[in-house]
Amino acid sequence: MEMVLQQRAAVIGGGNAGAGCRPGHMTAPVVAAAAKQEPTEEAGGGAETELRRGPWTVDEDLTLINYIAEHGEGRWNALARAAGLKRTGKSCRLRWLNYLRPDVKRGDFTADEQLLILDLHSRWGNRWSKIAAQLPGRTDNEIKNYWRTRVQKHAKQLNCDVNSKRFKDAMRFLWMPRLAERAAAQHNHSSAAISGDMISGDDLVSSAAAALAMPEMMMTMTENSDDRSPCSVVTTTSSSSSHTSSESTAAAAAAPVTDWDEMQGGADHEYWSTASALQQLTAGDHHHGNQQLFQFQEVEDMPMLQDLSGWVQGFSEAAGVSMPDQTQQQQLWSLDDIWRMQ
DNA sequence: AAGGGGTACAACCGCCATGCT
DNA sequence: CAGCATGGCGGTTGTACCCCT
Repeated sequence: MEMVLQQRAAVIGGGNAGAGCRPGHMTAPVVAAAAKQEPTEEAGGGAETELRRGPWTVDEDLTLINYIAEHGEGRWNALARAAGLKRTGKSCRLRWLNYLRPDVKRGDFTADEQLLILDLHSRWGNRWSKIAAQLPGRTDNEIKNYWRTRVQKHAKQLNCDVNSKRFKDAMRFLWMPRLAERAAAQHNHSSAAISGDMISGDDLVSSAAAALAMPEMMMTMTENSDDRSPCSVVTTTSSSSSHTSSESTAAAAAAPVTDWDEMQGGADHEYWSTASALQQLTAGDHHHGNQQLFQFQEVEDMPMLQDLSGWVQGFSEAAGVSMPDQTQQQQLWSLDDIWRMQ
């Protein structure tokens, strides 16, 4: 643990501290504030004067890291005092959880992660911490920022509310399938760095713009489908249409390690089943994946699924999105599996 | 080259829930 | 039961960097 923290400290020492600071930068006010820092107070003793705010200095980071390495975390107010940090306990806790923790994953979200965020947000709304709990190494703050900077921006560009049905539909049936395609591509070429991991705004804007231009009645086709996992469409699309058997083997090796079944058992059973199916599909187990995907669908919804495949195809063509051929289409929707379930 | 708007992200704020005294 | 401390969460702000004109 301590060794990891030391490594972390080394990274921080390399210069990555402070609000709004990109790696390698430190703001002038931070340096000034650090220079002004006074000797530490006695733990629990002195008046709560001169509490520091704003960007954290490297020294503060190191102090916090070393203190936690030695004493552990928790009791943040007492910790802040004992460590000699002129910060509120809240500030220390936030700094640790969002930035200094050794297991915090940094860098762009992968397509898988983006897909999961979109899916979970469609289910849980702005429950950032709950969503973050399903993305190992990611913080609620990071996910919240992703949502605000990427997703809400595109809703704004499309002149529709991020909570509107139209935007949600565009997201579900256009953006997420594309994400799934990229996720599949990532798994197929797991050893190669994929520079285009992030779905660009243009992807959504161009696709959704086409979608929004479609007749309203087309959009309403998805009505009453709120309980259907978008992943059940998305993952079937990507994995079934693109994997060969050898690719599947490679994909299996690169599949997410999360044991969805083990995590299952919470209130949202359908979600976990979907997630589990996602894992199976990603691992190349199309049959069981598809089976699992659809086992929670209401029987009366099935004809709608058939309609939906044509609907998505129409949308995708209008949006210039590449679609699988006829054979792949059949695999895409795995209708055999759907009817077998009835 | 300059500058202004946009973007990304760390940090803060206010509120609420929980647990302890 | 009331009051307080603490932790957690979602929303918002501040600011350095990027990019386009």
